[in-house]
Amino acid sequence: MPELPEVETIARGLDAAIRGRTIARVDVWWGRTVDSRSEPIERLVGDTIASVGRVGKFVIIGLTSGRTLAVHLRMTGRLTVADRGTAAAVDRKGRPLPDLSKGRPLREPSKHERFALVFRDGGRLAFSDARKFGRVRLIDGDVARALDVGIDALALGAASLRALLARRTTRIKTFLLDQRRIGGVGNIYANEALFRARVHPKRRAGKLTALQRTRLLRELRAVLRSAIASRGSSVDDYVDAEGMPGEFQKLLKVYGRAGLPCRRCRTPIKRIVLGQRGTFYCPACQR
DNA sequence: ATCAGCACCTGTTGGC
DNA sequence: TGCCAACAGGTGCTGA
Repeated sequence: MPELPEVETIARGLDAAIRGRTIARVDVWWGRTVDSRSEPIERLVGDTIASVGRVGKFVIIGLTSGRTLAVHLRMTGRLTVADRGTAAAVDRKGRPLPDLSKGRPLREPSKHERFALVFRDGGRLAFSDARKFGRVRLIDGDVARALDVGIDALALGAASLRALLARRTTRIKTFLLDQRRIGGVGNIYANEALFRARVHPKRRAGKLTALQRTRLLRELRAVLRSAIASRGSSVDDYVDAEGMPGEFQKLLKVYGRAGLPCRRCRTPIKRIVLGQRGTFYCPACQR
């Protein structure tokens, strides 16, 4: 599932690939991919990509008109660029997708493509999403307000974290996943940060000691930065804008390792469900 | 206001 | 081997 490091990797790749291109056509193959709160999506036609960035887990495509196309990949969404005459994108098994730049496709060009921007130069940005959970939303105005995402996990400071946690009774793991408080942290990195900080996922957010807060902040930033350096984690089927998987899944310490020995102390990693999400931790290391 | 629980989806997995 | 139910999960919405 794309979280902050994966979205950051995709955004950087897209910025290099599509900045300056002008939209000639928009293809919508699955209507609900366009968020119900979106401005009319056909307003994209004629607009030009100014830059691509990230807010929380949203890929933010800034346009020269001042509008913004926000894309949320949810679990299985992917954004890939195909240039005229090249087939940059590959499918889940690594096979190249057909080159669709020569002529108009009559139907969705690959099985899971839901949405695409077709550029005047013949290239296209395709949004594919097997489970149809991902959304695109054209925003005219204040992006931060529209998306309701809290402070970015990489911009979080000690004082902010302390204030956010104060008196909160929710579990720290659940808290980390609340995008309205902190933006960008998903299930994988919440598990990993808590393991590295040696904080038990069920601990009440407001009950962390000062030392635990310090460790959590340090380890959250460290794991996110390391994952960006590895171009993200390809646990399920994530690929970046060039269709390449990440490498960080090899460095995960608890996520997906239920029953396997803790890398610190050899105690079997435990899996529980918190807030209806798989939660992995070492019962010996994390307090 | 806050929070738990379900709906949204379909490819993959595990059990029989 | 083949079939099918259960499962995975981020967020929006609903109802408590």
